[in-house]
Amino acid sequence: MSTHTLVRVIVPGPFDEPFDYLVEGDRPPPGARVRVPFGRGHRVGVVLAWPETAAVDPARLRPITASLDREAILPPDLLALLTWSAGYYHYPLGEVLTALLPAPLRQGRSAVAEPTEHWRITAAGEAALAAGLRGQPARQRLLAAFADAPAGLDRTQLRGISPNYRQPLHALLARDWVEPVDPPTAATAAPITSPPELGAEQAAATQAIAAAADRFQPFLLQGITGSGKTEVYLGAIAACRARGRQALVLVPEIGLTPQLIQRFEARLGGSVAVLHSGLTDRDRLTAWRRAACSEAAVIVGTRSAVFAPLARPGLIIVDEEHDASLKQQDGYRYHARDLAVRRAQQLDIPVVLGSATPSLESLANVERAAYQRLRLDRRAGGATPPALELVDIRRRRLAEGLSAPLREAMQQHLEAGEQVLVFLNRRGWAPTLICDDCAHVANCQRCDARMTVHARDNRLRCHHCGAERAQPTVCPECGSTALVQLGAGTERVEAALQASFPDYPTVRIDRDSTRRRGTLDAGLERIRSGAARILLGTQMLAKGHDFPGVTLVGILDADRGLFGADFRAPEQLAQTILQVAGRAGRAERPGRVLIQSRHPEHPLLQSLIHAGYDAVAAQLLAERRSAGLPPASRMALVRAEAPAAAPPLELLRSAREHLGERRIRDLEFHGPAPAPMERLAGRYRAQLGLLAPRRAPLHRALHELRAWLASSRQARQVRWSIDVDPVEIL
DNA sequence: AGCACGCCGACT
DNA sequence: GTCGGCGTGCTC
Repeated sequence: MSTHTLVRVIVPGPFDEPFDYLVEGDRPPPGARVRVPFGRGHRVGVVLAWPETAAVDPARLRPITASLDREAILPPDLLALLTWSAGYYHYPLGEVLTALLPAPLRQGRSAVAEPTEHWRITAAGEAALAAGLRGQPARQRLLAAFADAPAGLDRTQLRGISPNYRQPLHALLARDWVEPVDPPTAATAAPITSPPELGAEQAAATQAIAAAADRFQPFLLQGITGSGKTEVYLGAIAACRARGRQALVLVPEIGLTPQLIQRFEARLGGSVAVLHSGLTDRDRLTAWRRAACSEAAVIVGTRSAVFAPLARPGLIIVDEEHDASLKQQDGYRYHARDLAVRRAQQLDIPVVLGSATPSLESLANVERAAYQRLRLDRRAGGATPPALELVDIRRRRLAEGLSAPLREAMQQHLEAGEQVLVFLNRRGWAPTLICDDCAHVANCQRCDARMTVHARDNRLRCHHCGAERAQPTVCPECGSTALVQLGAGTERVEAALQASFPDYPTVRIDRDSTRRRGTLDAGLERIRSGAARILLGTQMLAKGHDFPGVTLVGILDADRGLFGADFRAPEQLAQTILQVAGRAGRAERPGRVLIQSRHPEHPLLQSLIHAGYDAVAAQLLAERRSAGLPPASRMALVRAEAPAAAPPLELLRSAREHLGERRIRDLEFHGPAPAPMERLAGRYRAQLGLLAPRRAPLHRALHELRAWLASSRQARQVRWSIDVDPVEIL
């Protein structure tokens, strides 16, 4: 008689609960993958637990087909994070598993790391490079990269240098210009550059983090731009590493630049694994395995890296913790910062949230002493922070979005040999095309939005759904040819700057200008080298890049966000202004920041320029408290969308009514109401806000709601989703 | 998610 | 008289 034991398995798919299976012989441990029969087919799932008794009738149990891992590939803390977050975000357990497991592992590929191949340059290679490789640009580039990396390079890094690295690599190997080398590991990697002398604040912050090494302690590292937060990170990572532990570093999408990776690698001597959405499946799996077997001492990645397996976790860092890109905006809507804190708590290790402009959530946590604040108020090298000034643009003629005071200031700074940054968070030529005769506006057919004129190819584009069409030459309504392009985007401002300052080359950085590979780097290089003097761009240049030559910043429209429907808009506006302003100034000459506004008397702008971010944050926090909004309360948004306007609203009305009958204490409703932009890509959207002073009632409500939605006939016509702790109110 | 089962329109 | 529409329900 054979004895059977049970395993409880998470199966990928829209399942809230795990499934129980029989195992003959050795039970695979929690965290190991198993192949299981499922319905008619088979799936690769992950063992969650070893239950004593089955959750269903034992007659229904089937045996697993195969055990894929001898040991756990998801460490216990990740398994715990997975189940906890599925509950917290009210998202199916099986979908959360899909989100965090690399595709090859979901398909059953081996999780055991193959030794990574590394190569380094030889003396013959150095000589060949010095002599120059004429007519072999690909080999030349690769060899030059090897010369810059004494610790050697692996396939992932080579792919980053050139996607077609294989042929030239083989050519270099055949000539013995490069040779295989053992990959650097956490133990062998030696730093290449040594740390700079830390300032007093930096040293104190680094020490405070290192002193908390063996317990859960969240830190808010609040450091103004230029104060050297990264050096504190590096110092804390070095201390963590000296104890044989790994560090996990999360950065916003846009902040994960090659420069940042290079800086980390140079200081930590390789042994850095990088995880982001642009990786191939193969490279992602490699990085994942290197983290899991502690070959990587540091894992740097965007939000999904919060799920990286860590063999020897010692420290988690979240850079730019206020950044909205840390929150996933569709599907499994998790917040990487919040999960990072949760994970650190489970692991009993410190977590550092860094920002020059912390979120109100984190500041509230400092106030209630849940987080310890570390401040860096001094800029490195004694530079003074830039001075902020408002430019009243009411009744002022703007030439293509630029006021006279801004132009004059630009002229001065350019003549003094300095660089100028112009910020405008609106790409394209003009945001509106209007008929001068009948006032007809070119709207998107599928969204409640205007089409933006793009001059480059004379087309109209919708920035919300991506629709595009040719720019009409006559009004489709009345046939008039008097079509007016209203307002200015970056394309138009670029043309105006080139016309006004013909002697000073301009670089434009936005999604359109950087679409082609390498153009972003080329543009940034022209700024860094000083070849370009005027830098113009959107959000893209507000983060992750430093422009030490810039001493003047012009912010063209600070007003969007002052009166928005989204209660987070003012907070985000203040953060954006300061992030952009932080690009200006250096030791010898303080920077100047001119903010154009039609509402210069607005309290937010006033307190931002006169009292600074802390005062603005305190004020906004007080407003949130009196309005009962997060972080003073807990919030979730129920979103619904359908091809017609009525069904989403009706569904949410019924949902509210149903929840109302449950009489959940302290639960408050906002709406339902159509989303601020109701129609997007041909679908009508509505939302219902749920607010509660504490987490428990909110989560009870969401639990009820999900059960109700799953069984409601009404809900079948409508696509719905639950967004816990929303950061964007659409 | 897949993939069955299950009752109502246009075709060999 | 069938082939197939996608509504509904289930997967240990």
